[in-house]
Amino acid sequence: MSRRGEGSRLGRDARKQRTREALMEAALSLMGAGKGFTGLSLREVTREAGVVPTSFYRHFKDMDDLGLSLVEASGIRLRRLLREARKQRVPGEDIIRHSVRIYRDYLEQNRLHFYFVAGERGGGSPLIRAAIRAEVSHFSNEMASDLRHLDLFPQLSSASLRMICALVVTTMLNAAVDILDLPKNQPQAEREMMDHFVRQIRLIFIGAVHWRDAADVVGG
Amino acid sequence: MSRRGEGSRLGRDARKQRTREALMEAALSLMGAGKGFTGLSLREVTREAGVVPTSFYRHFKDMDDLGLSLVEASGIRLRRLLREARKQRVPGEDIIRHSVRIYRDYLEQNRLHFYFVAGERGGGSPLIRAAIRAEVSHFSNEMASDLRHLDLFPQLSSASLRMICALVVTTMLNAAVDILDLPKNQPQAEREMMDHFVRQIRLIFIGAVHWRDAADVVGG
DNA sequence: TGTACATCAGTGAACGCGCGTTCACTGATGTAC
DNA sequence: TGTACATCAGTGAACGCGCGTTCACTGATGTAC
Repeated sequence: MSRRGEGSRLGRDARKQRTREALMEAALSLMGAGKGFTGLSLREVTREAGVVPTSFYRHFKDMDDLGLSLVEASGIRLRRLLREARKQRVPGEDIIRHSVRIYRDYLEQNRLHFYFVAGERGGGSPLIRAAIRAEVSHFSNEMASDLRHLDLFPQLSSASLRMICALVVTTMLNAAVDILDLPKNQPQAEREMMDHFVRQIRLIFIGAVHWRDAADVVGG
Repeated sequence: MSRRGEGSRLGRDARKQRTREALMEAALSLMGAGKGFTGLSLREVTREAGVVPTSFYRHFKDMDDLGLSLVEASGIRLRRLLREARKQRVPGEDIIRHSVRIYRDYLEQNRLHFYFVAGERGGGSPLIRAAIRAEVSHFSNEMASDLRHLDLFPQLSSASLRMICALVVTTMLNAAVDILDLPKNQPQAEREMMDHFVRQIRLIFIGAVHWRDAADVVGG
């Protein structure tokens, strides 16, 4: 008989994995409470996760290592968002309205990951920032590829489609911070924010419809 | 005769002001070197500024106080950017090309302030974030008012004009991080980034030209 | 102009505290036979 | 199945260090007469 009621049923590897996830979630949760990643201490992360500080080193080399693992986990969530949007697509339905609904739900279910991506994308550690930028760029290119297959903008070059998706994605991430920062139980404010966000996306797509690559010539 | 060669010519108030600015610049400079604001310590800021830690309290109540002062100073830079764009406007010139040129120059001259705004706008301290959001929102509304006076989009409601400017501004700030993060002496990469940015702004304005407020009806 | 006093920006010592990291350890889990 | 041993996730003490903040201070600048 073990002193752990629950843990005893799991193997050693599974329990290690569980602690690792607890550390990652602890870091996300502290960031959600208003700290930048570079402001987190190793000790407060382990404290929040309920393990002793030295235990940290069984899972990560240092805080940067944990940060990069968080970026990877967040990247997976981003890609899953696209998959959900694809899967749940109903032919004929307004694609913007549909996508925004999926996004809103997904944002709610993955608050801390989006907080992390949106927050560290611009500030703090250059290492983390570069890793996030790579994930976001990947996401954006995948979205471009999706749109290409939907054949909604047959006149656009792939480069233009990517440029447009990059704009959509940064708009999404900016909106994420605004939406996640809203106080709870303010449905009216939340609706206004979502409307604002939807109008911006709609505007971008109107721009896309009228975009001609001939306009894509720009002086310094 | 004073032991200070340079300081002796200034009055006490002027020298105090100079130290205050040194503290603010020290904080900006440390953030430029890859730390989030919440990751800065009072002691490293004073060290960077060349004063003793206790001296900090002659100027700021605590680090949050310094942060809010930085937001205020950055807000002033933002407003000055608009003033420059207005002043240097040449009738008949392409307004996007013109504005982007002003922006690029201004970004270069105010690297650290833009780094700060773009970086802390999404992450770190909720207090700082809220203050930055207020400044950015103010900036965005002023831009909308400028565009209204230029009468380029007579068909747009003021609300739509504000929504569009908000989109332009977040795009500007996203581009700022990308541009400032570029390694030095990479003129080709910088040109590509500026082109990418200009295309996005152009797309937004194409969207604005074709925007009808009737389209501004969005389901949940 | 000269003197006597007030102000206050910046100093330096001191405090208790949380930090990252090291080390030897414990004891449950896993494995070989 | 039972036993003997290896593995290794998590522990707890210890370290030297930088932290924020307090306090009494110094001495140049400013002011009143």
